Amino acid sequence: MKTFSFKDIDIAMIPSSRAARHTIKDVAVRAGVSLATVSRVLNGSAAVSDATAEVVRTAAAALDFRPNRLGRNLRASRTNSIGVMLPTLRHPVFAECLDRIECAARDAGHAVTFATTNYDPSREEQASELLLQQRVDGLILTVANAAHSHLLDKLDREGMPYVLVYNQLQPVKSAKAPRPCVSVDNRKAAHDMVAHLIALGHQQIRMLTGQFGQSDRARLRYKGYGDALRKAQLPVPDAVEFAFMVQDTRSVLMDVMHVHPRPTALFCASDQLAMQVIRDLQAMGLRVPQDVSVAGFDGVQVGELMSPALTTVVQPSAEVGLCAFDLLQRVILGEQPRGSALLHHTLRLGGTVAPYSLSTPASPLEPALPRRSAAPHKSFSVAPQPPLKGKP
Amino acid sequence: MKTFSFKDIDIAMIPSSRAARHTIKDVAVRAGVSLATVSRVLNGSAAVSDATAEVVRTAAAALDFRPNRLGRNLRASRTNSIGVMLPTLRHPVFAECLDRIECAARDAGHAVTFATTNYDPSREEQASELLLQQRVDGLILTVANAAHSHLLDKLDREGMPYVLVYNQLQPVKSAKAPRPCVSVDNRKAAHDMVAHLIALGHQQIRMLTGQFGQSDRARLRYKGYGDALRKAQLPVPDAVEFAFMVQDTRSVLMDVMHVHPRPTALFCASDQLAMQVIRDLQAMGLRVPQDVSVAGFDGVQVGELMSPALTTVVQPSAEVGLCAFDLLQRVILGEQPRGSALLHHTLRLGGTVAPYSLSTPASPLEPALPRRSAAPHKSFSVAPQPPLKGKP
DNA sequence: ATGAAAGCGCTAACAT
DNA sequence: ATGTTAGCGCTTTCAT
Repeated sequence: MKTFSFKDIDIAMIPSSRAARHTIKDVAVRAGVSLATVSRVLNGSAAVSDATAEVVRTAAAALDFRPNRLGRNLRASRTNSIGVMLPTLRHPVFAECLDRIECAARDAGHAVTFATTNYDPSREEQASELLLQQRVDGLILTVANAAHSHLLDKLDREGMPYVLVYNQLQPVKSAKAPRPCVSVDNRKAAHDMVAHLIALGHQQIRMLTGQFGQSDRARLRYKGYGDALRKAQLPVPDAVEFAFMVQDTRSVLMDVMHVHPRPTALFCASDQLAMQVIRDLQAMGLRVPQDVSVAGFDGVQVGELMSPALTTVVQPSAEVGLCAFDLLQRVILGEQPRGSALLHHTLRLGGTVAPYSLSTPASPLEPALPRRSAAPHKSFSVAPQPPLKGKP
Repeated sequence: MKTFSFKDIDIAMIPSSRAARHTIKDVAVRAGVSLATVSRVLNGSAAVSDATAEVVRTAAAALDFRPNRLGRNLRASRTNSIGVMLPTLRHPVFAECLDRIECAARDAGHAVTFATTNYDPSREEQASELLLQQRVDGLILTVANAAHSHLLDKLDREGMPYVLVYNQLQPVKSAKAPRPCVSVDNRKAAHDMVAHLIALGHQQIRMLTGQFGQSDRARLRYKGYGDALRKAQLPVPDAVEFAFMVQDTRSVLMDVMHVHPRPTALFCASDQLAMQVIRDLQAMGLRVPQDVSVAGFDGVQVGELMSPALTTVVQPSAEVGLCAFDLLQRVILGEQPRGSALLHHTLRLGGTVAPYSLSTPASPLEPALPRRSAAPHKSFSVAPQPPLKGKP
């Protein structure tokens, strides 16, 4: 029995209010066919005669029909949506990566639900739970501590498809399949940059980094730094660690630059840090690259706009995103391409690094600012590790 | 009749495969109560005795129960999720805004589904359709052309709650309620910066911008530029328009800087453009700010890291995001706070702008070696700004 | 305070 | 080629 439905009243009586959408049933009625036929036409899931297909499409168009994915997803227990969980978007590397992921996903008809974690494992837990309740088909994520992550354990336990980005896991000896991740080879990349500095004649090279606790990447980069120094038979100084998001690196730089022999090159674990350091060195009266060379890591676009342009290791962030999505698709489909994808890094040679031979002899430091008290930083070194064996 | 369910087999037999989750029904059975009771406990939607509530919670925990939002959403026709649609994340302003939106949304228990449009109206259409099919509760978006947008018309027609960000609509005289949007007062902000340049003695000020066709914001900023010049009884030159994302601005700058009298200050409609221009001016042998002052617009963080630091208009992107989310919540709840929220802008005075009196007399343009600017600088923000207009 | 039952909109067997 | 029907997991009347 067809009655005067509430929906009709609603539309008619409350014009500018939120109108209930038409359903597949409305289309079926208008087209004079069954629900199933409408579904088939809309999804191309089975053969339908051209004539009826046309009728259905006309009816759908006339009603401004918009399929309700909630119904479809519930029924199919597949949502055609993925979750992306990254530490922050204030870092261009992650922003660019998400940008690319979303592009790829949309091209494939997938929605992207997004969450930030701010490097906080408890937020990782909370955010992922929301995504899982939404029944995303898979997850692309960066975790704070990939080696010991409850979240990853949980995902593995539940068989939830995921791909790590930027995290770079060492192949584990255990029987378990390696976790799929997409990144550059941080160790090799750092090695390449430091080797470049050495080739330019630098012998006193310090590494500056955010806190190791924050990221496996930072530790790998330090290892690469050590690799290059050892290969050149140079001693390996401790890394200089900066607290998260310090605004002013000067007090620490004072210490770093006051030792003898003074560093002639600084290798920073991120572009952000490198740019801060360059600014603060200049404020201290040191010229870059004449007095000291500075190299970064990430390859953010703005580095090219500085003058001199920042010398840095370029990570292909967009490519990381694209590759992660493709990989995730495969995992969702049941393949087990579990293993690391190591993408190519490149060195972008700007003007912040100069050959040592061109450097002026070390001049005394004349502090532009009153010397500050002991810096809130600490140094420690990372034990040497066996060489990385990755399979790109 | 309770039969041996397929789910049980699945879990038991295929250990590491994707296990079907338990449902509310499983919890009910285990707790020995009805589905309704479980639902009530989990949502606190009705009074349940403490004893049974406890039993239910225990059962849920034991089963690792995770509610399926698909079911809930379908039933409630409310998803507790919002859609965000922005041109790109390669622009830090949008990235930061999304970052903040997501934070606010998660705090409120809302999921964020995200899409980019690349300033392309057809992609706006496509992306929004996907979000609408997902039945997001509301939309936060930036459109290419806010004054003539089919998409916005459609959203209005359907009564879909939305809030515009960065788009700044002029109050329309027509009876229709104004569209809710959150932005800075672009015209006033541009005026303030140009007035600042004038106050420093500059009389020859050109404005450089991306294509007007791309954005209502660019047009408003040009108006503000004109306002300031007219107020000082100066002529108002045309804006210099750059094609989208040009890599090298030198050829255009050649023309701009070769006229007589030569511009002593350049006001750029974005920081990205300003930084490019500064780099290219230096490549042309012109010093910033000694030979020409350059100001930007946006307030991206990296501007502070350049030396000299970029003088710019700071938009509070995070605040824009937060404010937009709050506003959207209200619209979703049925309020009609439709109207613009204009957020405070500030001027960040870096070293790329100098008083005209300090400028060296215009020297002939002769390509010299890229030279380093020596001027130390400081960065601070201008405190008081005109009061917030509109009804946030 | 608790339970039974009716769907939300859709897809996928299974019929015809 | 098309129709019928049984749910997907959940909330929410309406009874009790």
